[in-house]
Amino acid sequence: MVVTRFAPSPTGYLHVGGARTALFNWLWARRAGGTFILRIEDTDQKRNTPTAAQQVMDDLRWLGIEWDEGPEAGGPNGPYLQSQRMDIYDKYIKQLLDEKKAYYCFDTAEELDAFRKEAETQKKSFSYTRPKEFPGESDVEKAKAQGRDVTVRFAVPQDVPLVITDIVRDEITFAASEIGDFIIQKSDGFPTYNFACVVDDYLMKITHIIRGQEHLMNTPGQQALWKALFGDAQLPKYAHMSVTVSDTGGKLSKRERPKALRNAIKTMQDIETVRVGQQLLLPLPDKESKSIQDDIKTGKLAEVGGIAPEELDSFIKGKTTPDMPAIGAMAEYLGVALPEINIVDFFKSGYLPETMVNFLALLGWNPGDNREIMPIGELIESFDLSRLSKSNSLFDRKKLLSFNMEHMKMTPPEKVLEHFRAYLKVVNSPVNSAEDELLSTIIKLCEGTRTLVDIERKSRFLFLDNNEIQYDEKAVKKILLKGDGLAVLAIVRKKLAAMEQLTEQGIEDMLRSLAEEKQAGLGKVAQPLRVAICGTTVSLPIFESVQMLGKENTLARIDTTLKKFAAEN
RNA sequence: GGCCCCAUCGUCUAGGUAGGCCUAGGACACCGGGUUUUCAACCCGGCAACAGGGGUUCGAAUCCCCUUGGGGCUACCA
Repeated sequence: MVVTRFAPSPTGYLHVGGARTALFNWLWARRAGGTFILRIEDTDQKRNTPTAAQQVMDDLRWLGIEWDEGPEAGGPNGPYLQSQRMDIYDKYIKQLLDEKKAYYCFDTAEELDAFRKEAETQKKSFSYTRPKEFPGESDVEKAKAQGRDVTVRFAVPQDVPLVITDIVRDEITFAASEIGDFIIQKSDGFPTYNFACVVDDYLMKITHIIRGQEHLMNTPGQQALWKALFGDAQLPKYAHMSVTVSDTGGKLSKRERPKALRNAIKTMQDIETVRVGQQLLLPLPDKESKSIQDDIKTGKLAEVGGIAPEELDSFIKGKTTPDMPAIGAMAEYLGVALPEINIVDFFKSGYLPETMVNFLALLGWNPGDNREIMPIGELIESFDLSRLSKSNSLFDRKKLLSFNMEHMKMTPPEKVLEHFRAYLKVVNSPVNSAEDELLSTIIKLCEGTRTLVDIERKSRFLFLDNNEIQYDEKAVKKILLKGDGLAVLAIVRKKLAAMEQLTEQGIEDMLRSLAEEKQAGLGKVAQPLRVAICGTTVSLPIFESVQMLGKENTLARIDTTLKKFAAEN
């Protein structure tokens, strides 16, 4: 029987690293017909946010990762929130204390800091100096009376080296002195991660612990703790996955989004400084104020992000970091594309969950042959811990994009429709007003497209009122104003008006013959029409576009376009 | 700084546990050409790697050592 678990701490949205960990554990449980448990590690009162657990669960469900036991699902090993298991941890802490395998500490943060600095100057790793005599309960009372914090440390057996066996890396040996006595109960009474997870893994009968390499150094301590607590009980098997690194170097982390925004703002400021110097400052499109400096000075940017101007200033200087929603809002306002880190980011960027699951699975694992694009069922069938790779993998967004295209092709249309609908709802798109049937048609017309974002962009014009069309400056210049675009458009308008009914075939015949007449490619006549009805050069195929928009709207938009730009020509 | 892990095309990787089947395979990206009503897609072709140095061996991408490089951890975070 295989039992795996995903044990996130609820500090925010599920990010790619966490999602991959969850996926590997889930895949392994499914492959073996075992149990997959979701356990919320909310032992840090400072970091937990009340909605985070819910967000994480939503994201897991979006990915299709369902847990057999855990919050909302229930199960025989509950509760599945560590904050609700305090009595259990207390019991085991007491047991260790009674057996003299753990001891009380009363150090202040400053004292510990000093110890660490001392170790550093001596070029040694810091390890807590164990007292010769363990303090008793009376000392605890005394310390408390003095207002000192009371913590409990585990006395790591110092006589033998700690050897761990890892599925990915085989045996790794650590000197016991390197591990040192670590805290298992914090001064607020909560257990630390290293303690709670050992207790829970035992009680929940976890057989395989699949987690990131960042936990490798925790493992010897956790195993020692396991032995102290549960004797010879069979240890779980460990598999430490390689870290996923970002293309900017280093571990892929949430910090990248603020970093990207900060860099973007700085770059904008720099460019602006140069432009101001050269008196070249032009209004940027789609923005009320004309410069980033103004946006900062007037407090506009801070307001968009819902933070104080001082906070923004401190952020730009690299001193502090506002929360994610603020970062997102400011980036959107400035038109800065942030790297996707959280699973919801990918959802908002128009990726399919099928893509994410497939791509995530290949981060540090592969089936051993040349297969890459795989549906979930195939992933489950092929997954094997023996094929986890040792070296770090880079999160390659370009490859992800191409994966998404493949999955758009192979995912059943009704499934894509479902995903598209969810996407439209979240981004509040006018396209959401379409009936399912129409949406399906649109999706079909977008075959070969990469993301749901593209489908929305291409079809958006159909659901806007005629007066809501926004003309892309570049498109207008290139297609309408340069050459005889407007003249051609006028002819097209006449011909369309003359047609009794706008059928796809009729439109095609008309445009093709006109192009032939002009001895030019179809683009010559189609593009002005496209810009007229969409405002941009990118849309659904033109014949269908016109036909779906209808004669009345098409003619109205052409007229508006003609009138608007005739003067400028 | 200390401890630990890792090292094949630009990127993800196959091959490494059974050394010869590897003049190193695939995918993404990139470059060239074709197709084309936009963006994509699609078709054809191309570029491109065993980090360096020592060993072991008849023979090493594959085993060993060193160097270099990258990463992780070093919390009363998980």
